[in-house]
Amino acid sequence: MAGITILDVARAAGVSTSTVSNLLNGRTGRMLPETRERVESTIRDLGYRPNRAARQLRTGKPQVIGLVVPSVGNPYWGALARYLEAAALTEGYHVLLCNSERDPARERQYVDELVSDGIRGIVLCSSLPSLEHVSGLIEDGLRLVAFDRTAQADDPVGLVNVSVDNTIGAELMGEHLVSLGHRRIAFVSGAIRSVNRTERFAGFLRALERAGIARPDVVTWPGSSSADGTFGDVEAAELGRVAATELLTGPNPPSAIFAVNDMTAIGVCRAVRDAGMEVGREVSVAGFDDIVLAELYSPRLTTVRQPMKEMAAAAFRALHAPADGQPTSQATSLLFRPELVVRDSTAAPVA
Amino acid sequence: MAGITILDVARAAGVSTSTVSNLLNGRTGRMLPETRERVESTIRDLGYRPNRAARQLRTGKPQVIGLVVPSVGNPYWGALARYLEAAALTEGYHVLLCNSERDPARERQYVDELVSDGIRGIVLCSSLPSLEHVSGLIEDGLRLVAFDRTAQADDPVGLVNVSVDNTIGAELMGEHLVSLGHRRIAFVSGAIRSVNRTERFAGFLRALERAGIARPDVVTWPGSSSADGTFGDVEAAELGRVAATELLTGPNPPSAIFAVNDMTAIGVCRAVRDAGMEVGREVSVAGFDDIVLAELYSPRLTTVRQPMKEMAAAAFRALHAPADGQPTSQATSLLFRPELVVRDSTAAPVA
DNA sequence: CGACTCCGGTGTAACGATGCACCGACCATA
DNA sequence: TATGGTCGGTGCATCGTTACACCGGAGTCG
Repeated sequence: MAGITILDVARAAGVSTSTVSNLLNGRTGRMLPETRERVESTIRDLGYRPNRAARQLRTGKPQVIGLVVPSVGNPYWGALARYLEAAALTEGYHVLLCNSERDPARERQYVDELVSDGIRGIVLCSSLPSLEHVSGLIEDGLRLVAFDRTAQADDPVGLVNVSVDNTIGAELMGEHLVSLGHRRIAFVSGAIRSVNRTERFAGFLRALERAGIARPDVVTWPGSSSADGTFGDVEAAELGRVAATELLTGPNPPSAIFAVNDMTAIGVCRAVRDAGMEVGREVSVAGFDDIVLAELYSPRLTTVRQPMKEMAAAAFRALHAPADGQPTSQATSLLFRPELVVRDSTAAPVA
Repeated sequence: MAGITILDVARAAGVSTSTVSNLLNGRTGRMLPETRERVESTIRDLGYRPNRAARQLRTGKPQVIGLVVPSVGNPYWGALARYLEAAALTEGYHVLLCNSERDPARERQYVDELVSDGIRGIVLCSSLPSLEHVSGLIEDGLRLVAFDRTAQADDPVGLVNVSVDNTIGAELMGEHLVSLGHRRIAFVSGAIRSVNRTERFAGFLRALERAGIARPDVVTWPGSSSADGTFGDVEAAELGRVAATELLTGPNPPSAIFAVNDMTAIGVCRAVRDAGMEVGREVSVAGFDDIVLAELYSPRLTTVRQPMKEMAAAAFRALHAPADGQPTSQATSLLFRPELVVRDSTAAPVA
């Protein structure tokens, strides 16, 4: 149960607490190698671990980063949380988990709370298009990474965005569908308002235009917003189901449907089956994200993979990087390369 | 960005820091109502928030609980994390997230680390059958909740277990399958070693015995253990797939398969389809847990629901409950009532 | 009237780690 | 021999909060 302090170590090693502190903080040049080794072995023998609270009180910088996600119940965010925690662990950092439930007020409150708890690094997965409300905090020294979002014109200076290249990812999927022989392809999404949806749609259009294909059917959905206590995943799936039903029963149905994310794609698959057709034969369905479910679903979902592990690691590095660069650097985007993952839900059109 | 301390409040309200501290800690009887109101409004006006680090340094008790799960990437644990965080929030507590990746050493190390960081409450989702290694910590005052696990004979005193009643849940499912008319039913699980698997199997057997049905086929699988970097979910699904394939291609195949959890059930569904049969017609498949996927899967999975939200809230209460009861109370189990959720993956046998 | 007991506070020593400001010893240089 | 510059440390004030110890005044009791 610990209780063993830096003073105990200092006494046992026959040095002052300052020397132990110096060693702990990398100022090893200030002592004889022999002293250093003696202190190090004392630390090991005693099983000493510095008290984080005391350290934070003194330095103002806790060894903790904040993660604000809509809901870790969603496997996409769950995966981020998992990898981010793993990355943080390598540097001795811990992750404080916050679920905003897609409530902007709650999201803001969490950020404020984390900041006033002294936390200096936050990964924010915001549902808000603008992040202006945090610019003050960033100016005051907060390191803020916006995840799953690319840079915008009005971004606060100092913000770092980490995201997959949505445009290219969607373009890859567009090309894939075209190359399979599909000519009539629909895009299903909630309201195309958020940054990444816009980009995915744009990339998709680009691929089709290059192939000389007419502007596709586009079905979007207002998306009954926000925190009603459900996962929001179910909502996304329901959106896909409703939209696809409409498309398939309408005139001139598409032979392929590209959903804005995997959850929506799963809803689309349901609708296809409900309409008496088989996914991957009569109708091709594609998603985006490559969440765990994509591989487990039946049929296995063709999708665009986000390199989550690398993205999470990069997000942590951006928070943790020493602040020795110019404090007000350019707002940056870290874009990651998406990867097309072809599975069983897409195939050449039958007719 | 805070920077405003209890001293600022004290000065502005014309009292001593002690009085402010007394107010903050509920010792309101020690002051005039008028004083109290003055201090309270000063706190509001200044937007004062107590510094957690300083408070922890003084009291030794941080406003943080630890959550150790195999991986939040798994939707089951993700849901727990989500609800636990919500419960903690209501009391101003934060949740520190730790992924053990099913590595016992890592699990132990996390617990030690959290404890030596001063954390006094941990929800542990252990893959270990015995929790003896934490009994020392519990004696030293750690409040430890074991989630998804029921009490064992050699449990440390003071441990609180929170779990669904696995036996009854499995019994409900057994009854359901029997009542549909199934007579030959298989149980698919990884090695029946962990507590909850044992219970689920026992409950299932009980239902069959009561119905006068012979001991069912049982397929278990050694389960290639531990942390190979994958989610472990995929592994569970793969287990289901392999096991079901073996069952269905063998002699005298079952008409229904009960999987130990939803992930495994999903693998079973895949195998059924691969064998050219339809889930919910030729073969019924049932799971356990009712993770998000269960509802989204196709066909929608019949399963046993765990009341996650209530269980998470109870886990938090067990951690947070004042220690005024006898410090060494009986080891307790909080068992929750499971609920049978009948969806599309089970039906009466065809023949 | 003296001794007690409340009441409504206040003063202040911790909690454990940090890092600036020192300091003595030794060496080199002029 | 004075001067200055490392080297290898140490002393101690400090971070913000808590809670124990105390205190003056008013009321009560015998």
